[in-house]
Amino acid sequence: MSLIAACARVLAREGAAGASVRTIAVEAGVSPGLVSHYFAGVEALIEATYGHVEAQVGAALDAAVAAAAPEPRARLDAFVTASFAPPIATPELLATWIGFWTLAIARGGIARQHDSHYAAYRSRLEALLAACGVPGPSLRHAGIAIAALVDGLWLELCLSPQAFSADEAGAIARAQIDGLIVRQF
Amino acid sequence: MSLIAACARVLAREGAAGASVRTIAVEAGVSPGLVSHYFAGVEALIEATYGHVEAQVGAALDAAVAAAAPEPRARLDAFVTASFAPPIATPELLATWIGFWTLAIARGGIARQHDSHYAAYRSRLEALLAACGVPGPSLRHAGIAIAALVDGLWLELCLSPQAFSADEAGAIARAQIDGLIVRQF
DNA sequence: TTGCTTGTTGAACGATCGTACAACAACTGC
DNA sequence: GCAGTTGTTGTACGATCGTTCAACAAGCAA
Repeated sequence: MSLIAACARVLAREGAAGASVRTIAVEAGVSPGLVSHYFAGVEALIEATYGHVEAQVGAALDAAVAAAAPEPRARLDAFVTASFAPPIATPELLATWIGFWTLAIARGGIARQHDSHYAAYRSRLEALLAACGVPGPSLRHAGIAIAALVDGLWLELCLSPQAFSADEAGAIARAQIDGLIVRQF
Repeated sequence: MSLIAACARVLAREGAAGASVRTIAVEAGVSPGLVSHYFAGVEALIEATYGHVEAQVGAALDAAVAAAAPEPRARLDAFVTASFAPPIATPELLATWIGFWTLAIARGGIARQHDSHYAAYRSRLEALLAACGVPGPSLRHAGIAIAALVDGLWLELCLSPQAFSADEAGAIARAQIDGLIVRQF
């Protein structure tokens, strides 16, 4: 469905405020009426777009991990490095994501979608951390910690690009992971 | 100016989407025309509100640090603990902040305001870390790391409250800080 | 060719948006 | 009491919002 792709492009370019039925329809090259014809409303379209963007992000992260060396630590490092490089760390994806957050606050549907996305993201991270030797009991907190750290770095990297570089973000994240893994004596 | 307070309340309750001139005017108990009379436009009002909310958050953090024991580590811990408790870690403040981010993407004025806020936040954190013995050369990366970690934990704590508790967030942040400080042998 | 289904259009509706402005109330100095 | 300033009101305007719907185009079975 090209309406979803058009919606994603508009969200990336103009943020949540610009994601109107007409803007999306023009972007997709169709008439405004089509949006209501295929989706229950503009919100349902954005919900579907959330799933689409989420899948793309997941695929990009998976590809980075798959392309890395087979050592567990190299795979974990590839995961965080990819988080700070395009197509993940871009102002466009941040704009898209902030649009989703905006709707997650007001509407339950998007909020539930975010919860499951966040849970999947953490379990992906937990698997990588477990392979690096982080023991089971620490896994939950380690996953939350690295997820929060990477999220926070990603956010500020997109929002204030001049504050620090992607390389710095990667170095900082790797240093924290070092601390986490070393501490599991 | 009660318009600013009303704008902050509306942003907290309804997010960026609900922050219209009329909604804010009703919240403040004045007529819609007053907004355009006192501010160049709705955007200028939101920009002023940003400064107001930012000052409130800063004051809450300062108060928490001031109320803590005089030991440097206790002061740092008070800073992060306060970050995960009301009035900082609430869905309302997140909604407000996301509204600001939405505008920061589209408009340069808010973006510059965010940059200075973020820089101030990091330097506050750097001062606390320096007092705990983190040496100068590591200070910059340590500040970015803890700022990102606390931001990420704060974000998910507000967005997915059932994923982990405020106590867990505090414990995770303190554990990471332990690792940072211990490593400066 | 005819009839039916499917996909799409674009105009129209009522609601709401930000802004502008003439009018009105309240207070001040004279 | 009376001008003048200041603060506030509420209506009006044009633009844009999401949604609806009668109408049209295209493909296909009969």
